[in-house]
Amino acid sequence: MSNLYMENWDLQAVVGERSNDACISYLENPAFSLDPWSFQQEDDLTSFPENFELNPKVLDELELEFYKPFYPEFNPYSVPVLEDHVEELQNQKQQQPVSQAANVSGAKKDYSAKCKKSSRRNQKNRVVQHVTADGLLQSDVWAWRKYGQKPIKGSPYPRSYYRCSSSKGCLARKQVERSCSDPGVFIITYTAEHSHGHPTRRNSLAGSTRNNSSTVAKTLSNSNKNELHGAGETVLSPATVKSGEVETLGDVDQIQRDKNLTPDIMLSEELVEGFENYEFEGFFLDQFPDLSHESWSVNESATLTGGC
DNA sequence: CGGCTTTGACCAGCGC
DNA sequence: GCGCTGGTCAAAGCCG
Repeated sequence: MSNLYMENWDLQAVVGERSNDACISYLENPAFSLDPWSFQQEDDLTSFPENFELNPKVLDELELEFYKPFYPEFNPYSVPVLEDHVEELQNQKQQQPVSQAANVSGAKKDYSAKCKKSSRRNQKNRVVQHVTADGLLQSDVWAWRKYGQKPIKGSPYPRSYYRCSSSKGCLARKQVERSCSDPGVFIITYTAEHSHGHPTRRNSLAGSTRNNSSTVAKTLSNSNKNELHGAGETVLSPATVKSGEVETLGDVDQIQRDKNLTPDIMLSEELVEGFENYEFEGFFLDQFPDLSHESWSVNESATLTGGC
């Protein structure tokens, strides 16, 4: 278990490991009078554990861009955290907005991770990422084929299931669902690993020709709407989006290996050209009609607030 | 024709 | 054992 104090921020990240799961808990630290750029190490964080990572959503909420200059090894882009724990922490955070501000330095509350482990199948080796809608609009190098969609109890939004179509026999899966606490945030869960290297090119229909929409109606048709969603969907760090940079992330495993704060830009010309033709708004309004009141912009970042 | 999405059916884990 | 729920399968249809 490693503790990372962030002085002057209302939350403190405590990251630990247990098998392949990492747990995050928040500690209040409302020492707002302190230098916002100072934080202290409780443990030796100069040498991170193998899987020391933080949830991008957390990073985005805390505006932890300042991590980068201090911890070049720190990789915020892949997130082996327990989903239910994050939600639990969010609820706790919501329940104590006032006490947080009233709390003084030194009176930190420890919401230690319980690391509850679900025994449902395929729960191991899951990597959960929270991305904004902008992040979804970017592309990753993998081609994903949608194989199912299910309504999820307790959430007004369905969960979509994708498998890797870059290579036959690849066991990589991903699930995409909208956060009920923040409709602007999409939760992507990766399961299993790719059994092949990075594809040199995407499938012929993977976010290319079909989205070269000629009419609005066509854009809103079923066939068009999910091309981007299924094949061209991307995982992009909210922090990255927030900073306005365009960094397309590759597969999570690669990112984990890299442990690099500034992942290489892997946005190929092919993808760039492809996305130029997408009608982002049409796609999202079709896939998530209840977002019709929101406006989507590639260069705008979604604000991460609220809860269920 | 191949690859995609959609969607109802099916299967398995879990709690009661 | 039963019902609920999540994850997957597979048929149907669409598209280039």
